[in-house]
Amino acid sequence: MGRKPTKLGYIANDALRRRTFLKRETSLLKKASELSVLCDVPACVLIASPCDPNRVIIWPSPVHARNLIDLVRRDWSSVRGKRALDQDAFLSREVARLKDQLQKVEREIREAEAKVTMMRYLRGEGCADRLEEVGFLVEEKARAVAERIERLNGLLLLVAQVPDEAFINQPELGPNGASG
Amino acid sequence: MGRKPTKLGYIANDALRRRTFLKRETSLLKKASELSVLCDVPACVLIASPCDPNRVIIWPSPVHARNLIDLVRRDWSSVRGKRALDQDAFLSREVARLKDQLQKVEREIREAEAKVTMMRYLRGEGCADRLEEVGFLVEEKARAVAERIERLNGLLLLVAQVPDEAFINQPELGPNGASG
DNA sequence: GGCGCTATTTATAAGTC
DNA sequence: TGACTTATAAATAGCGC
Repeated sequence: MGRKPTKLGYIANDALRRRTFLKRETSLLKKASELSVLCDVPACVLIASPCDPNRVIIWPSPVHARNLIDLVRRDWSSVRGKRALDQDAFLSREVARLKDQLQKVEREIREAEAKVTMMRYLRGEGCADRLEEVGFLVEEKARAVAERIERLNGLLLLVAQVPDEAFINQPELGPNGASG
Repeated sequence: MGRKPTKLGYIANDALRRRTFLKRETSLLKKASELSVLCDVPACVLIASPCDPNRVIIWPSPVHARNLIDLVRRDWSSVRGKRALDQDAFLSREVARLKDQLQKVEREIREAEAKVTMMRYLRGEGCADRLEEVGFLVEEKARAVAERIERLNGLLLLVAQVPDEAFINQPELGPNGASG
């Protein structure tokens, strides 16, 4: 939200990253607060301190956070991951839906391509001044779509990051886990 | 952000509150995700499920949350629990597949773009009356594709944010509800 | 009654000092 | 460099199907 569309990626510049962190941290907590108030649901945000790996930013307060965290613990110990499995199942369904959407997009594109090809056949039959005009319009559309795809790729990176195992430092999870 | 300035207070109307919760939960998690990516800091959001007091919405995933929670809990006591990474690994592969499909779509679009460019090349050679008509069709297709992609955008965000599936399928908001 | 749309408000990337 | 300002992107409240 600003002078340029948000590009999703690590901000290498230190000063810029720091500034962005402060701004976004603030508004993130504000949003969490609003959600809590508007819907009357307990919420908690934990952020690893960017400067001290052993510190965690806890919102709204360690005491409040504890209630939720205890709830999470109970969830873990009682259902033993079943809940998580449910979540993953949901994710899988979403992924399946995404695939469907992609198929549709591909079909649309093929049809568009077919139309363009048809135009090629018409080239010997006469021509209107409009051709260039219309062609340009289509070209712009295609370019816009290409840009969308580019952004999509960024989002997919986001998605891919969720299961990032590099972030997981749990020695206890090793026995027959997925890591090679 | 909307037709009226946000008034901070409990939303008594059930349907409205539910809707607001979903919208804001989504964007809150998205914001958290962005902060994580942009600044490369682990972050975690916990939200008590509005419909089930014993459930907690955990973002980005129980596994990731644990790292932060464990860090926090070091101040309180020790805890253990485990979760298989298999599901995450599976999702990782699914995401990779999705990425591949996207690449494909991208290629298709580039090809279509090339065809359009060719169209422009034909401008001096002759044209049929139907040409304008067909060109319009192509434009419409392109527009449709752009819209599909837009939709995909939203879906991907959904996936990235791992919304709480339990709440999404809830007909009722729960014990907090007040009629109005 | 959930879903998508649109008018507006909010968040923020840059720019300024 | 950090506090303010500005130009824009993003979020979203209320509405219609």
